[in-house]
Amino acid sequence: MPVILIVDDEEDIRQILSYNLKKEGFEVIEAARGDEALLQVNKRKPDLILLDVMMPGMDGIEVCEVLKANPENRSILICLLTARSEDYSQIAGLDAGADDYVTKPIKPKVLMSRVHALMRRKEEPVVVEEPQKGFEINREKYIIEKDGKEIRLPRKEFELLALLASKPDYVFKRDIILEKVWGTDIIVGDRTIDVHIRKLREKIGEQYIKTIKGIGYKFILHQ
Amino acid sequence: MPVILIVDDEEDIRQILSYNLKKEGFEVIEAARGDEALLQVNKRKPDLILLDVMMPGMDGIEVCEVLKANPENRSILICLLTARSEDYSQIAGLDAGADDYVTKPIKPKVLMSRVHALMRRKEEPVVVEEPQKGFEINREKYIIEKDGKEIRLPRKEFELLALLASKPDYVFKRDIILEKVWGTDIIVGDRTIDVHIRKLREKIGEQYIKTIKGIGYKFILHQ
DNA sequence: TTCTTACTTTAAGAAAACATTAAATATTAA
DNA sequence: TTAATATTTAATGTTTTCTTAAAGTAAGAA
Repeated sequence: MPVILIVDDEEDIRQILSYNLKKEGFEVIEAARGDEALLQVNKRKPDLILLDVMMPGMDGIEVCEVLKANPENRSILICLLTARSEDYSQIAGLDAGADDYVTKPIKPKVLMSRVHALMRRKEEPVVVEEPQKGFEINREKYIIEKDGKEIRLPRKEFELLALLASKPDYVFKRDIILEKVWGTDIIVGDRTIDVHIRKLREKIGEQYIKTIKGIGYKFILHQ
Repeated sequence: MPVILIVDDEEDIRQILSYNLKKEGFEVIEAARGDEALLQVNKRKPDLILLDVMMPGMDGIEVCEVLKANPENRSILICLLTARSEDYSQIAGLDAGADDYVTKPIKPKVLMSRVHALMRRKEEPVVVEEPQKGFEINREKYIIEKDGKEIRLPRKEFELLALLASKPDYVFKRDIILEKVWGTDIIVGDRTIDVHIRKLREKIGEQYIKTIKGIGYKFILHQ
């Protein structure tokens, strides 16, 4: 039974998360502050920590840094809980070694699906997709490697490429792309996809992304 | 045509939602209160319910619980319409079995995108087409494979061939073809079918599509 | 045979869908 | 904060796909 540590100064949040996680069969431990979290980790090493960024005293980023600095704890997955406004912290957090983050307000279903995804990652730490053809997509580092060369992609471009490349030859319809990359809350125009496709083709080469007119796009490795 | 039930005590909201949904081709039914919603569901089972949480009398959460408690209605998708995002009713709602929620004020575009995403979840029965003798119609890749060779077809031609080939030797009448490939909203002339048949015959060979004069066309594999 | 109906075929124009570029906004890093 | 990056939109261009029109053909009916 995987163990999850919840760190948040708000009692309410801890309760809601705890309730949902237990329902899914996880074992849950809690901490209300950063230093308390570190104590808990020493007592019982969790598989995953849900870590609030904004906390009085030691904040989530610091906790994250301390933990990841210790090789013993490096394998613990950390998922940050951040408010939408403090977007900056997301990056700092990922820099600090966090594995994922979820923005508040937290939707239990979203969080649960993330937690499961993370646990899956733990079981099967294969990060590299398509290494055979000189194409590597590294979700952790947000970096792709093509023929040994690193290509740094902005978030949206990365997400788009990662989606397409996740199923080579499969045609992703435009509405699916919008849903998966942009989400259902944010409405962007259709041309936005095209522009991102353009940027990608500029960076990785024209031959990898094929347009299926009237339907969408697909990623191809050969031919 | 998918059926959507709107449940909200405010007439205005119902009207706006109804207008937008109808424009997208959904069939809409309405209810002003929770108990009325349950009645409507018994009369005509909708595919999706847009359910306001805050209503006098029976509130949305209760309606949701009642519906999801009945196995008959469990497959109905429920999308809650809730006030503010910090409201914990969301969490209670998702607990009660709702599939999604949208926070008010509702932006029609956002709602429509959510509705489509939900409907997609419902539809996706993943139809795998039989790899016919030397003929494979691959909806995932949007290509036809004939004797191992890939043939790329434009959308309408693809849909037309897919339809005909879905039932070899069966004669599809012209009006059925129009309905299935072009839809009921778009009116096109009869010659349009002929032209598409012509294009197909050019691309896959003359022998596969046979004309039944006065009736329609059929797809044949042998002789 | 001639007429009529229904389909075939070709070509051309319209419409749809995508590509491309530049410019306007957001966002993030320093 | 400012500069640099990202992201989105808007405008315009290009290509592909779709539809229609028109002329042709075949087959059964009159």
